[in-house]
Amino acid sequence: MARPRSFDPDDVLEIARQVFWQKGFQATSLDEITAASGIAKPSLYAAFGDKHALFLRVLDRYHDGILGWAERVLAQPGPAREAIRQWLTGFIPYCSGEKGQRGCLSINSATDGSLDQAALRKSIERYNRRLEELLRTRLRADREQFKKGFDPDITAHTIMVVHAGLMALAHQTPDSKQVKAVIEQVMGLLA
Amino acid sequence: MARPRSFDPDDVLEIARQVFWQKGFQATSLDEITAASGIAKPSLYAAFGDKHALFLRVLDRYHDGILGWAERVLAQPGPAREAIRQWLTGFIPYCSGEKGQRGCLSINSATDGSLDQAALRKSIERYNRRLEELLRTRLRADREQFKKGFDPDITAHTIMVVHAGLMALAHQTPDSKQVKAVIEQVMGLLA
DNA sequence: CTCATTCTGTACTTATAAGTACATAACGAA
DNA sequence: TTCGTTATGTACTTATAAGTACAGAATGAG
Repeated sequence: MARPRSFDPDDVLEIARQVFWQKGFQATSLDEITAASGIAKPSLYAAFGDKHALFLRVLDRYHDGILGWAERVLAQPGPAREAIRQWLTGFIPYCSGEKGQRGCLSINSATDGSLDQAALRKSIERYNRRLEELLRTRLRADREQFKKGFDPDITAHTIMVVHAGLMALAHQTPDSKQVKAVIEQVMGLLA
Repeated sequence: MARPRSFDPDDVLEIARQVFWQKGFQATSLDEITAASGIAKPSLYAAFGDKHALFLRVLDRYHDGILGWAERVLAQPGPAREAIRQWLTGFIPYCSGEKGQRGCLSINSATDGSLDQAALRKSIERYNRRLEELLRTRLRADREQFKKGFDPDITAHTIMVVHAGLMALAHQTPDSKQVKAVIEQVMGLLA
């Protein structure tokens, strides 16, 4: 009964994610997003609200993508050790080489001083909490696969720290072999 | 033979560091720095050049401060294990609680899409390289304190990753006890 | 076919912030 | 004291980018 939208919002979110991820929230102007997507500003504003809201949508989408993947990988049968190794290894393409240079959208955003801190923190905290929950749940469930005294809660958090460190250092474009070596060494904590 | 400068450049760098650290490079306007320091813009430009140059001075100062401290701590006599534990523990006040919220100026800047990437990367790479060198040198020197098969090079890099991870997750204001627990667990790699 | 409704694109307003022109002030040398 | 030199402060220019007004286009209902 009225003119239909000429684009798929999800496509635009995908494009916006690429642009924001490459340049950061502040350094990205809406004009760059209109240029990349072909959608004019009024349409973006009508569909997503202002720049902050658009970014939060993009960030949530990013978080959900990683969470969905983590859920699948960490639910796989077999030893917990292998599931976690595979989870960590899966990040290698994103934290080494040229592609790693952009780092992690979530970690990058955490430092962006011009974002609405309340909403941003909430989104990032939720993401980190869920990720750590997935790790913790798996480690707790398979607790008896590890040696006496193994603490699944602390270990889950340590793995989160290692993950964050790898993504934070990704901006230096480290070699994938080096990242692999770090992961293998950290696997030593899962014994 | 001419009018002397009315301020100590180092004082201004110190103030600028606080402001930049709190809000990030882009989100900080020069007006905020003039407000915080009491120095008018033309004086800042005369003394430091433009905003980028000022920030790079601030960042180098930040790096040098941490490097100097790391050098002292990691050169201390006794077991390498203890030196490294002390080094990591020293970061706890900066990566937990309220003060931790601002994170690490170096890591934060790495994601700032509007900085001159070439100069910035150079500064950060130098910092990380030197820090890792200090760790590696100490671990190599005291190699025989660890068990057979210990790899000082990979271990030094892993410690860098853990350090970066702690600073990256600092924005969530974790509890210092939790950070301490992670450090203790990671110390398990130094055996 | 026509109308109500919602989307689209051009072109605008407005705010913010980087960088600077210029007049003036403070100093040391002679 | 006077002059050359360099710093300071006010007030400006200018560029960029967020957000919007408005006229016109596209649809389904009746």
